[in-house]
Amino acid sequence: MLKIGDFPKLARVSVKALRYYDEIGLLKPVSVDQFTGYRYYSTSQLPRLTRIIALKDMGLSLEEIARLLEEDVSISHILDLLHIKQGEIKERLEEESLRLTRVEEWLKQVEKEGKMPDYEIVLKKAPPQKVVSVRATLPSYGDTGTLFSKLAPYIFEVGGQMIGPPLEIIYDEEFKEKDVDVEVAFPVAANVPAKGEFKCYDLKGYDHMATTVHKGSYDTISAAYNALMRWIEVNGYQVAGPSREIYFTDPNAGVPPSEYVTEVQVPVEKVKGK
Amino acid sequence: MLKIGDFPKLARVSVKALRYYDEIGLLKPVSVDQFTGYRYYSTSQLPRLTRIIALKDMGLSLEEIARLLEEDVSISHILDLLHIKQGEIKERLEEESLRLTRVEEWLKQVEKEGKMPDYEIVLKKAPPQKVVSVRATLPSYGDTGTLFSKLAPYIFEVGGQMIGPPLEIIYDEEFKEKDVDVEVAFPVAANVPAKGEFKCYDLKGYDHMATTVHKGSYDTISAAYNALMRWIEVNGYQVAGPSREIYFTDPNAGVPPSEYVTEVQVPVEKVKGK
DNA sequence: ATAAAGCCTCCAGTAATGGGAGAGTCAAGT
DNA sequence: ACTTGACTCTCCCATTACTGGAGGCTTTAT
Repeated sequence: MLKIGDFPKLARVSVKALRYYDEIGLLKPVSVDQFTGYRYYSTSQLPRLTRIIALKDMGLSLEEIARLLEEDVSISHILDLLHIKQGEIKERLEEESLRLTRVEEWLKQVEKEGKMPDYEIVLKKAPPQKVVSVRATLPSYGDTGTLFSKLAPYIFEVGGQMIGPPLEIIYDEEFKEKDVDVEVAFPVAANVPAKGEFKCYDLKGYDHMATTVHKGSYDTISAAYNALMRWIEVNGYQVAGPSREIYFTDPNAGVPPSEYVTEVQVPVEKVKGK
Repeated sequence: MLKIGDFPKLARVSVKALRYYDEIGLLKPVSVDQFTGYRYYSTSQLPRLTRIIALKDMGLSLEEIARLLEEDVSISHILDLLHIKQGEIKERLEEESLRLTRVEEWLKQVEKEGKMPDYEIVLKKAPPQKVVSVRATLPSYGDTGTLFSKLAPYIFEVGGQMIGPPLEIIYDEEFKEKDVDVEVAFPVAANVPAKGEFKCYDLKGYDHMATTVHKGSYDTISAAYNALMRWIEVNGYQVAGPSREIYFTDPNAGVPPSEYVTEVQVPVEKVKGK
């Protein structure tokens, strides 16, 4: 008979762990002194214990181990569980290596720029949404304000209900200083009559949008695009449609431009042939 | 101003998580209604939130993130933390791939043999220990009993104090049926006079011993050796000394041979040139 | 006989939430 | 003005596989 403290000498377990295994019924001592409560084990329990440890080292939970060590467990059951575990481990491996690349990417940037990266890129889904919009070719980006100030009153006039922040869709494939082709839109709850240049339709959704949040004046928003484009290239994506900007800050709210918050979205797809 | 439920629409985060971040001071709402307790956030907190999520995705704990987002944290501090994280992730990657090979090895065995493996192999350290022993060439393994029955009374006679189960060291490099060169030993607490064939010395320790536990009659112990040798080959080790057997069961205790428990140990070293 | 070491139970804590109870609040529609 | 339904609040419990510690017996060694 062994006392609980003898086991740690034979296998890589702690006394605390053994007490816990007793509690959950995974490995019960062969006898327990009914007066002192002392647990007594037998060397013949050593194989079971080493098996428990081996399975634990494979990443199985104690509950799963308990199930596997039941007397009447079938082979196919064991194989099933192991296959599932195999899948889980592979998943975790991928997750970790993704993590590693993310950390290394950050590390590179911090080392190069001497500060924290300004933009975090998030891949998200953009569901389709009903919008009221107006599209036009404007002399410059600074003029989109005029579109908004035409669009908003129109929506109000026809009783449309805005259900989200306004957005802008930039159709130019390359960056242009002048004569920019943009669409300005408001998400709305229900259809609204179109009139002249004002359209109402279901704005296309995308499964993969690379997005980032820009804080500050619109003048500096190209930095957000730079960060996005870099991310897209590094991660093996390519641009798959016109980009969007979502304006979380109402310019009439008296907030200084340095506090403006804008989300920039670029639809992307994995580069094939790689 | 955003209510707590508006944030999950902008970032991949749950309401519960936001409340927790508030509690631990990682991301506090810009205002809290002092009567209703409602939390109100601002879109300008979005960059901080996305940064939190980005760092979380890299495997940093919330506490580490909080430290990184302090105002006055230095670049070298950031770099240090990231380097540490990088190391941790690499470690975990290795751990997981070790796990994967273990699971796959099991899977192979279970598929081939239609049952759970009989032996778990554990790599452990064997510290040097003082022993009293007798070495002899015996006609067969069945005769080691005679050595024990000479050795035990001698130790008793000279007042030696046994501090562990008896062991046997097998010196033959290859398996032999007859004329086996074995040493039988008892760990003792302190030096004991040697006499004739009875020696007392410090038995060599090994840093790496591949070990397994055999339950059953000694007749079937070769299965344990087979399992060990297979493991040694599969895992890129080679035998580095004479193997040992440790007898946990006292044959005089009235236990049937099918319940005998023996640990088999083989010193190993990594195969070089690979 | 005494001291040291070992054992017992019970409690608290871990990391980052998720689930749910019970109660209060808000916004929209009648 | 009222009702409904969607939100929100706090508080508590649960998760995993233990570790650490307090306070109190029991065993072993000297």
